[in-house]
Amino acid sequence: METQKTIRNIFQEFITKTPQIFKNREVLTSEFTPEIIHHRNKEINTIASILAPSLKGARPSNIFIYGLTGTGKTLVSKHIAEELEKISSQGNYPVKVLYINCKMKKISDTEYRLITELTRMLGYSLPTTGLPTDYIYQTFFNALDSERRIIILILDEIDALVEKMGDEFLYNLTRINQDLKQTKLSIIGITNDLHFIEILDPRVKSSLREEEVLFIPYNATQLHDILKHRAEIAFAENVLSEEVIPKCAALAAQEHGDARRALDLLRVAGEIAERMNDTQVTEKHVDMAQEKIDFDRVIESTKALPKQTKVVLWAILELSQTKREDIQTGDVYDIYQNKCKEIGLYPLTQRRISDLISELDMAGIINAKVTSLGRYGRTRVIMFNLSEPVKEKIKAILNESLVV
DNA sequence: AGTCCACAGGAAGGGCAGGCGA
DNA sequence: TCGCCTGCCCTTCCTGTGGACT
Repeated sequence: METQKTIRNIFQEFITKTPQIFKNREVLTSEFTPEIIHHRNKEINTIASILAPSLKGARPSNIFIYGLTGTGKTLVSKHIAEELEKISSQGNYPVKVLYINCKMKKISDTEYRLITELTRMLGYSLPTTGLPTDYIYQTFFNALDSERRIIILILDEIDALVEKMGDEFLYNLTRINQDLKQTKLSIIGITNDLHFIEILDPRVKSSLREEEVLFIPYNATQLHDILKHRAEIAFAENVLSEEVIPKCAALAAQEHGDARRALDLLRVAGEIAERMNDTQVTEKHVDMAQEKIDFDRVIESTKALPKQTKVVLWAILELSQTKREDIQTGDVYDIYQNKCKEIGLYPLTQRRISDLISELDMAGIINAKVTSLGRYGRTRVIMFNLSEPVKEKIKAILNESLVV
């Protein structure tokens, strides 16, 4: 019964002694949609006026939205979509909005899954695999047409999908209006890859790009303003010390004006202060938050790696601690093979390892750059420059999961 | 100027899992 | 149960390449 007492004590203590930092923590998460979106009036007006004709039964132009991460693209689109649905429900021309994030693993990261998911959103059930793609398309088409209204399809992070499987499906989607009889479809494509549009097939490009909206990054002043509004709702009175918001804004502005990053910094700083039983959130907590966010991200992605990739990372870690000069793909492969033998794992080919290394690079765990060493060939030069505590933690995770 | 290293990375295809209808 | 479909991971085979060395 000893433990129960302790737990109760912790909870009791939390209620009575912990100084209250947050009034409403949710406001600082990315799921939260604020009533007013600051510093995006121009973009909101543009998009809203493009979509407005749908209220009179006309199909609005397709819109292509681009801008870096944390510039409010998703927030603005969702916000406008909600308003549009609300207002149209009172009129004669109902509008339905389908929002889908194309990067959602196992839900919408392939053509089949995307179309299946969309069809499900329209209220039809389909198996996750097994059917021919044309059947899936047909079901989707029928579901769409039986809606008898204007449908606005928001494809967020559309670049992820096109990169993976080409722009064929976009071509199909943009042409679907020719065959629909009772429904009209408009597409809003969102991407944070500014060069994305260039790689598209010209036919797709022109139809997707009927209208274009660019979201430019927030500057430090705007970020400051956004944080201030949210902080007023999020934090208790007099909890934030003066320098906190400017600091968060400045740090996020350095990272191309990413508002999500700014909000994360502010929230995590508050959480740290809370856990340390401090009565105020200060600059010190922001610094700690900055470190913690990076730390957590790397650790979480390490844990989630498949076994083979873990062995590759293990090999890189090993090399980074023993070898002075640059780490190359070939070195990694040698160590990797030995480790596989040691733990009784079937080694993959170097071609595959090459891909796994670039996946680790994309996950931001390592830095790998293709470099020519002249006479000594062309290879990836791998750098593993994380802080020592992070390295230690990664090592522990790998050693734990790579036992015989 | 030419060679040649040590790979990068594209293309095609094999094999398996999960899931369908008949 | 079988035949068929898709996604996913992986192999095999291949061509391409920046720049130090000769």
